[in-house]
Order: sequence, then C-alpha cells, then structure tokens
Amino acid sequence: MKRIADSAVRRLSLYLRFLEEFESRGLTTISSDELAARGRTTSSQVRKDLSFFGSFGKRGLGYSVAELAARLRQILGLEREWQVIIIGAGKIGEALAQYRGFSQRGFRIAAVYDSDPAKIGRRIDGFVVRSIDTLRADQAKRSADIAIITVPAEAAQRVVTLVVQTGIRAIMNFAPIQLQVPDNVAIKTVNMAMELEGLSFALSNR
Amino acid sequence: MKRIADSAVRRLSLYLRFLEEFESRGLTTISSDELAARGRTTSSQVRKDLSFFGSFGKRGLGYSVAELAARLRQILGLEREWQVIIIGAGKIGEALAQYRGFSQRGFRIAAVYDSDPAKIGRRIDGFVVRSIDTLRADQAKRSADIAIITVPAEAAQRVVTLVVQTGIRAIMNFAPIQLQVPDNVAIKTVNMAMELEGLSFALSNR
DNA sequence: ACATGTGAACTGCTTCACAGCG
DNA sequence: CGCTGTGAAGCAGTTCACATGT
Repeated sequence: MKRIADSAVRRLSLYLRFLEEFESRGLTTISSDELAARGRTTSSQVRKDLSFFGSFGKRGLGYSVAELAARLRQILGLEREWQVIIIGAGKIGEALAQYRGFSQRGFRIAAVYDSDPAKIGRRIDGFVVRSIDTLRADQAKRSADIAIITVPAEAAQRVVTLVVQTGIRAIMNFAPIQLQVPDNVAIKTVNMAMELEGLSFALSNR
Repeated sequence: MKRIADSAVRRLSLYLRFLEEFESRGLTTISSDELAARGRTTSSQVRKDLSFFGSFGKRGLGYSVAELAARLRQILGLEREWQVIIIGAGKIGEALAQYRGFSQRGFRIAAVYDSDPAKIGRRIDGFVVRSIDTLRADQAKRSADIAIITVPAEAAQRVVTLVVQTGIRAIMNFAPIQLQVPDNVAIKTVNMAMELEGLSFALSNR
C-alpha cells in the first residue's frame, strides 16, 4: 500500500468535521464539490483523497453523509477511545488537560504528570498531578496510547525517551525543540514561536 | 520574486535556532552539512533554502554563524519587536500570555481581551483583561501587529472579522474552525484536536 | 444529466551532481 | 581540496479531463 501524504490525512480530519456539521443540519447526501467549497480545496482533491481508501460515493449523486463520516472515523482510528497522558503540569499542560475539544473526539485524558514536588499532588481540573517517577509503573497497568509533552525544552528529550520506553508510540510535543524518537513512534511537534515567526515573515514580505 | 514555500520558511526558523545554539557554544563557522544533520534534512536542502535569499557562505569554508543568524533574523522579520494581542482569556489564552518563548523572540504581548464580563478586569499574569469592545479604540492608538485567537469556535469568525477591520494583518488561530480572511491577511491555524487525529491515524495504520 | 473515480498532465518541492570559487 | 551555489533530474502532491456508472 502506497503511503498517504500527511497533508491528505489532515484534510480527511477536516472533511469529517464538515460532514458532522452537515449531518447536524440534517443533510443526508453531499457532493465532492460541496465538501471542497467548505474546505477551501477542489472537488478533485476531495475525490483523490477519498479514493485512496476506496470508493464510497454514488455516481451522479454524491456521498452519503452518514456513511462517509463513519468511514472517515474508521480510517482515522476514531472508533475507539484513546488514552492520553499529559506530561508537564505548567500552564499549557493545564490548559490542554481541561480542553473539551479532546474528550469530544474520543481522546480521554488519563493522567497528568510532573517532576516538580510543588506540583505533584496538586489537583488541576479534576486530575491529581502524579509524579513522573510513577509513570513506568502506571503504564504497566494502564497503558496510555498517546503522550502530550508540555515540559520545558531542556527536559523534553529525557521525558520523551522515558515515554517511549514505557511503550507509548504516539507523541504530541509542545516543547520548542526537535526530538529524537525511533522510527516506529509517531510524533507531531507544535512549535508556537515558530508559527509566529511564519507570521512575522509574512508581514515583512508584502 | 518567486514565492518561497511555506515549508522552507519553517526550516529557516529551525536553522536560526540551531545557529543560536552553535553561537552559544562558541562556534563561528558552520557548514550546510552540519546544519542539515542538526535539523534532520540534507545539505542541499539547506543550501537551496538559503540561496533563495542570496549567497551567504564561503566556498570551501561554510557559513559564518553570526552572519547567517543575523541574515536569517532579517529575512524572518525578527529584527524588530512585534506587538501581539491575545483574544480570549480562557485557559489557553492565559497559558500563551505567560509563555516565555514568545517574548524571548521579540513577540511582545500588548494586551489580552475577552467578552465575558466575569473575566474583564481580572488580572492574569500581569495583564488586566480588557473588554473586546475597547479593541477598536485601542488599536487606533496602539496598533498591534498580530492577533492570537483563543476564543470558542462559535465566536472565532466574528472576532476575526473585527480584528481584520482594525487593521491587523496576521492571525494565529487556536479555534478549531476554518476562518475566512481577506487575501492580504496571513493566518496560521493550530488545531490541536486535528493533530491528535493525525496521531490516531498513525497508530491505527501500522 | 450528473457526479464519481482515475489515469495523465502538471506544478512545485527535493535531491543530485558538478562547476566554481576560496 | 572542501564546501558552496545552482541547473537539471527526480519525485510527490495537485489539478485536469474524461470515461464510467446510476
């Protein structure tokens, strides 16, 4: 099976959002053209993206909203609930711990960790902050699927190495640093300062 | 002038980070090979990216660390300070308001806004939350450059339209929704749930 | 008639390879 | 001789255009 582009997966997520929106408005059928308009892309793009996984549409008619949404959830792995842990109980970790957008989509926050004794044991948004030292033992019984890293840059690589050792295979990194992980671990880095620099560049070059 | 790829601009930001790291270690010269190794790319990629803006290297030698860093700062528009406002004083807005990674790079948080009377006037991390109703008047005298949107999805489009009206030409959006802006406005959307879905996809397809 | 699904064409980013210069 | 700068080649992602099914 040929590898699908990262950008295509992002678009699938988008399409799913739009389908849910259409579904809640009571629409039962949608064309690639309508999906494209909603997502600022082209109808060919939509059809190509979908055709990668099969043929879900009816010629002359379009796609069944419910059916396509279900298929996308399946493709994206959203039929099950994923257990997520947050490492780093600073402001950003705290914000993510209570972010409703995650649980809404089946990402369940299982625990929040930190290494700072002043934070361990504190309660934030319903979670008692646990010591990072308990992570390994916790994972042995609970086994979370995804780790969100919100520790300072200096600590990030050490934390990620530990996280990978406990068997976690997917990481979302908010530390402004490029992390080394084995090939079989998926990692997405969100570097907010870098995004701002992109805007700075855009402002400076017009 | 040919348009440069978005991915290339991201890499320039990365290179600058590495250069600063090298600089602090006292290195004065660096080759495209060494930069590439640090950034998980290739030396040709590095040279191509840089050659887009001129020739900064010395053949047989490499690049002057200080000179290249300065040139990148100039290219990225980081020689000046940018005024940033945050709209939405929820947990995420609050986390960003105090995030040191921004000020470190010359992005100065000028104000935090919200529309909730319960939040307006409250002090968070040194900022008194201002009413969104004062934004237009504030902008007339202060004129921020960049707006970070951390309001709920339902409010985001309305807020962005207002922000654009006040003359802001760069937006970083954390609301999980695709926003409409005029062509002359730069916008970067960070959709954290969508990033997690990318990880979910990766976990489901191995 | 309408909208999908898909090869083929195209566009643009990345990698290669080497001439050019220090 | 080493490393840059850059055309040319290669590759991946996007768009086109049309045959196909309903």
